[in-house]
Amino acid sequence: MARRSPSPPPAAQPSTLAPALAPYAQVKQYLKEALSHGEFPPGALMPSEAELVAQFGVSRMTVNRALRELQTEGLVDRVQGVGTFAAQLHRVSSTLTIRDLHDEIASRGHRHEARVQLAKRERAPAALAARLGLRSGDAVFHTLIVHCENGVPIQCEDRYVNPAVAPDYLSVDFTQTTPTHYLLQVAPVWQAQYSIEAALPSAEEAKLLGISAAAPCLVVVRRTQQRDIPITIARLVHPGSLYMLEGSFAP
Amino acid sequence: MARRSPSPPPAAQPSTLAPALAPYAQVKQYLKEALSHGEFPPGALMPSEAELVAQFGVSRMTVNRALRELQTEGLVDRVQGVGTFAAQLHRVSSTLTIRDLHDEIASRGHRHEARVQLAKRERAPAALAARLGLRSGDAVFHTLIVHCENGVPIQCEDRYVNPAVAPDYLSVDFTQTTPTHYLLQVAPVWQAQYSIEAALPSAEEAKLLGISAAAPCLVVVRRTQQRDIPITIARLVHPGSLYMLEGSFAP
DNA sequence: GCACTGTACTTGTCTAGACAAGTTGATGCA
DNA sequence: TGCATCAACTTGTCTAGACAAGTACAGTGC
Repeated sequence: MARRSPSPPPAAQPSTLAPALAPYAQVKQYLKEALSHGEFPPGALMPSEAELVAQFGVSRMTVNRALRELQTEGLVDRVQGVGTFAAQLHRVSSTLTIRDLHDEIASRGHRHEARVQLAKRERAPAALAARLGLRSGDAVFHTLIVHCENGVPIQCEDRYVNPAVAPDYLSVDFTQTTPTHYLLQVAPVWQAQYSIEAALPSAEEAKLLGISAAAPCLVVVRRTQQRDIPITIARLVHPGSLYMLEGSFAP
Repeated sequence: MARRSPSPPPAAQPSTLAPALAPYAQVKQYLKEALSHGEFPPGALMPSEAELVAQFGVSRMTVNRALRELQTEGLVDRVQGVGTFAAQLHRVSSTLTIRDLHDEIASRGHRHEARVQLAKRERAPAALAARLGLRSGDAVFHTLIVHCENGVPIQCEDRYVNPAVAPDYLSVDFTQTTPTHYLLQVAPVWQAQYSIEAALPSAEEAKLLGISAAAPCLVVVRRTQQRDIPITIARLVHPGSLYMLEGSFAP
């Protein structure tokens, strides 16, 4: 098959200054740059492994690794028996990282303070029990903690915990550790679901956060599971004027 | 070095029912399950490549691929000269996918309708010009579109576009294509930044969305670039009661 | 005690070849 | 024309060995 040769074979010129990128990384970089220059529009057929082997003078495994990694990064689509194609998407969807609040505050060099408003054992109403994999009326742990950054309330954390997973949850000093950190120690999280929406705070939340009941808030509801066992459900309410999620995306 | 042997060597038993997972995938699955069972607590030293080679009777490249993929998935940390360790994190941060609105509505099987409120050429004030890499007073394209799902306003999209990147932007029929889709065609996006916050809508936005000016909204501001050239800045306002971002995470 | 060695281990990467499996298009046959 | 077959291509994966580079530790000499 006569394919195009998109550019002259890149002369391997390992500069003494640069630390000499590994061959597979060179192939990867070359293709990434070609893609970002629009050399391969979305859907276009890209060079085959054999062609890249000839171009770069490396073995097929090396080229294969470069292409495989580009595929997991979502930059190309590969079809066995057909070829490698420039990906369509990799921009329609991008990703956002949700970090632990304590780390986030610490990374800004600010002071984190937790005010424990409530920490007790309760009986789960039916709706909650179902979401935690329990029966109605079973015991659950309930904490309500206000997190402050440099003394300013920034998050109201209303959390229910499955006692089966973390029986000592209530004896933890949450002014020293965040519930998230503690739970991660006792139960490795292997699944998480969350939703993010804008809503008004409840009267209690408004009071705890020291904001007006009409102030819009960013509400994150996160549910985590350890294999199939629900661990915890948390409702995190942030004053909209003080908190925003940020993210970036680059291939 | 005498390391532990965490469990008896897994007997390779390719069931005739299952499509016989590839060897590298078997190693990967075995380690994943061991991790999820807490066999290797965070920070624990995991079996070396040589040990896994002996356990599974495969070549080192095969084991290496399994471990390398687990590393890119964030499940293990590898240190040259030292070993492979169960990762600490893989739960503190997780990712959220932001999808194109049209696709999202279509995937729900609903009808998407776009109402173009404004589409014209303007002069960029200084602040906007700076963010689009232009000079103050340069021309920018400005569109204001209300997106409806089954006739209900769900997003108010206020967008500025760099004319250098998409000179024909204003001649596009946005009742047929979304600006996002069009821009992706003319300019592959290679970087994006966004922020998500809760805020009140402006008076105009409230009117366009048919909501009260006191209703909390989820506001996404997204800026995209093509290599170093800014392409567009969009402010997407969603009624908090009608729109939420959702995501899940599993290793 | 202290600094320097060497050795044994680890991961990081590459090679040259092999076979499997999927797709595509041309060829030949009914 | 319609269909089966085959060759040529693609990616998917594995092997057995090799060398490099980083780390840890025991031993040596001062």
